[in-house]
Amino acid sequence: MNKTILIVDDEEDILDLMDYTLVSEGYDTITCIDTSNVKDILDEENISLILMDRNLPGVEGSLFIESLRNEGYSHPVIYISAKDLSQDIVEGFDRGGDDYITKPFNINELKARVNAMIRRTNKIQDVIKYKDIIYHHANKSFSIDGESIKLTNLETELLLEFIKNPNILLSRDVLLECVWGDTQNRQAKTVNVAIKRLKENIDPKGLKNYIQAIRGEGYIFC
Amino acid sequence: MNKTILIVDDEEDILDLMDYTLVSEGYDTITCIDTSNVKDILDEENISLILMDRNLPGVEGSLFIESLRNEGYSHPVIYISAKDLSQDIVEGFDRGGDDYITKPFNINELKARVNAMIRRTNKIQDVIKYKDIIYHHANKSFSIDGESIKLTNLETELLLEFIKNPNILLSRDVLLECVWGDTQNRQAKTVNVAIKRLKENIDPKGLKNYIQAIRGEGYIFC
DNA sequence: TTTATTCCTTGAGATTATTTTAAGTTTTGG
DNA sequence: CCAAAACTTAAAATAATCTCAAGGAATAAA
Repeated sequence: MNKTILIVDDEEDILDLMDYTLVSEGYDTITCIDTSNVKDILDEENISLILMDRNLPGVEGSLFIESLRNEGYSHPVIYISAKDLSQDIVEGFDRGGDDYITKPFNINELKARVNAMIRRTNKIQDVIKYKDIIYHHANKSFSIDGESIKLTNLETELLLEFIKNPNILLSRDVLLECVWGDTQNRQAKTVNVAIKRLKENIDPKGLKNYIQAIRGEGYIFC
Repeated sequence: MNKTILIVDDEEDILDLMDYTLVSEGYDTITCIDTSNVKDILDEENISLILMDRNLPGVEGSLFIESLRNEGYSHPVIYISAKDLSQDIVEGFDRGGDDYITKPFNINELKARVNAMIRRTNKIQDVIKYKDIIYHHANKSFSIDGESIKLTNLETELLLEFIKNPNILLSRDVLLECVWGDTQNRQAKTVNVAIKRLKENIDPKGLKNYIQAIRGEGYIFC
């Protein structure tokens, strides 16, 4: 999914230029010509970065950022401003900004700074994906088709083993070894029951057939 | 505990200026005149930020950063460089930098950019918000739905840890480490009881389910 | 410093969730 | 159609978490 950048600037041609540039860099954008809707947007959309002009009608940009910070909004902010004195820049940072680009700006530097900020603050979530199943490392959870599903520990380990080895036949013994860590004190039938429960959880309606039994051999995930 | 900044520059007077400035801002500093010891320092010290000159004897600064990134070092980097062409700046970011200050620099802007980077990468904020829970750094207090709630020190630290890491699974060990600062002399059960009390305080009626136990793993805040 | 109060840790038992076992049922391939 | 394998179900066993209460530690008040 694309990262979304909120751009706030009242100069239409500059707004368009930034919009065009960032869209062609692969970002989604939302543009505003003043700050009136910004909070609503931050509440409703998943914004990864704010580009903020300072000379706006009504509220001054950096003061608006300061008010956001005081309300707990912690989104990264890059100012895009014609105010280029050192004291202006310092003021912008003091009020809660993360970077400061002075107008007129070089378009490539804008791209570079935006990319760097996104890279730093939106560290790509650690995920493992197979088809429509995604495993989120952060909370050790799976989601299927965007819906997060609740699995027990054992089920999670089991599905993880399958998702790491798609299209590969896994015998009951191998699964006991990898998932249970113990081939001795458990019988192979234990796997059957665990797989049944896993199937129910990842595919309640039995439509997708993720896991197939191979008679006499084991199971295969595809 | 103070944040430590690693400064790499071969021009001694500039190095001294930066060192002096940052120390008087309350940071600890380590200075290098070339890159030869940098990796060792990053391995051994807890470095919060790297200030990196580009024109160094031997390796070019941004190429060195690139090599760090390729080895998995993810420390924040601000270049301090006389190379001030747009293409130089873009190059610096592309090679893994997070900010770029051109020489000669205004000392206050240096301070501001360093502070902003430390603030961002350490999630230091005056106000932290997640859903209807707001934390005010000024008085170390939480309010929920506008109602301020009274928590003990431990409970505050605990909730802070959760609110800084929403939707992320935190194991009892991690929590003991971050909140109690001690995994050795305390048992995991301590966490259970502390969380019980925290739950009671932030959600007396048990309606909101902020903190969920993940069996065998830990707790998750959402 | 002493006393009072609040807070934190621990152990034990209750509760709840998960996993295994076991037994019956269905499916599969020859 | 038969035997072996897989599936289903439910009860028993196990394991993790929650709750409570006691005692100790830390803090504030006198």
